[in-house]
Amino acid sequence: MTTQKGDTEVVTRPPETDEALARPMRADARRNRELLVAAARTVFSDQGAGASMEAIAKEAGVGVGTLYRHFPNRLDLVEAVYQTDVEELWDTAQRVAAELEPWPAVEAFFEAFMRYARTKQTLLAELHQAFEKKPDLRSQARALIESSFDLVIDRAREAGAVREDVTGSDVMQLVSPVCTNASIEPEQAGRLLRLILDGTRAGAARTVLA
Amino acid sequence: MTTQKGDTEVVTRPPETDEALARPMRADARRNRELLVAAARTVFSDQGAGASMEAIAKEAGVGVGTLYRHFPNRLDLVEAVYQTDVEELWDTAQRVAAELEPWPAVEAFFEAFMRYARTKQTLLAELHQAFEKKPDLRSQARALIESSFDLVIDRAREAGAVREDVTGSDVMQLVSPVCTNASIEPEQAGRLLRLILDGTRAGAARTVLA
DNA sequence: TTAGTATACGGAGGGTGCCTCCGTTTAGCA
DNA sequence: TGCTAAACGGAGGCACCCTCCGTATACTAA
Repeated sequence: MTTQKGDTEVVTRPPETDEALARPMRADARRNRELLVAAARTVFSDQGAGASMEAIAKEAGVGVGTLYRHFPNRLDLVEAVYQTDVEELWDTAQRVAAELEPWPAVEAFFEAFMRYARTKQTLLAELHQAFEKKPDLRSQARALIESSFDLVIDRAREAGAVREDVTGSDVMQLVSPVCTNASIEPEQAGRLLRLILDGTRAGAARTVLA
Repeated sequence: MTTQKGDTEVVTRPPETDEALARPMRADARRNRELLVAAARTVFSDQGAGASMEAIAKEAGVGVGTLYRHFPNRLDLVEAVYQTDVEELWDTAQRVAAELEPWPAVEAFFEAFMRYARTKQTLLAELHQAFEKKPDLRSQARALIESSFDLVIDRAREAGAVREDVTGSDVMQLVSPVCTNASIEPEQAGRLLRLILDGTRAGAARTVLA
């Protein structure tokens, strides 16, 4: 969301829907906007970051004019896709925290994070530009992701499912590079994540550094 | 270097000129190739990674046809620029090690590394693609960079100018992220590098972790 | 229910950038 | 000093990003 022009807009932790700042958008417009973001996710994931704007408009079943009305340029669309992914990660954190036992919630959240990381990987090059243009985007996304980790990890810690001396931020700092570093093979990444999970779990052997 | 087709080619640490595998290239061709890489470095650094192939050919004073003869596509050119940068870093390491006192050599090498990092930063998005297409490129570059650090740091350590328990790889692992992480301001990066330098130097206060 | 209007839609077309093709030029050799 | 393989240059094809504007439609007020 976040209207294109808003510059000095501060997003509170759980951004929620901050709609209706201006007139509330016509129904068809809102529907098409959502169709477009969904189509972009599909097409990017199928064809890679090189997918054309035409292909995305077609997948959404609208004309390119409509696409460009909603997203004045390619980067805005990429940004929207990314932001949606991050928000989805936050939603997932809330959902698993509400529906699952503390430890299974952690595992489910890890899965979701890997999905998120995969998209980010695909769009890495374009996201890099987006981050340069809007440094806020990166920091806000990071903050929301950290909140997601906190939500799940704090809860598990309070329930005694993860060790006392570990924070959401700690886990994020360990997991992020594993998922983001392209030179780590998926198979190795899987092992590393399991290793992190095991180390995070309460009852793991405790090492004291010399 | 590295002919475009070569796939299973293993580059020994200091790659040196492995020319003359095929016939030795006509004089004008070699000259133009060098002109093109130099022009690309200039233009990328002036106009950013978005610079057009036409602009680069123009800067080099040749036609686009010539550009594409030498670099079949944009990525190949970016790759050549990067590789030149890495080789230049290696050359610098050798030069400062030969010409300067051990500690000033370390300082001079840090400067050179920051220049290298700046180019890498500019071309990050395109390099990412290049790395995906040729994983060797990344690992070979990394190896050569590590050798450069080793050369300078080992020498300084043996001369008693840097502390005993520090390796070239250690320093590289500290310095790289500082120079590469876009979310670190140049001013902060400068401070961090000075901090690393000071910590590396022999005679720095020694901390023992609890 | 209907007429009026602000809003949104579609897609042809302008502009630019990557890359190809081929006629022309030239370096290196006998 | 000719001959030829190699290299050069740049017009033009193609694909992609984005704009523009005539058409269609959701909402509102009577």
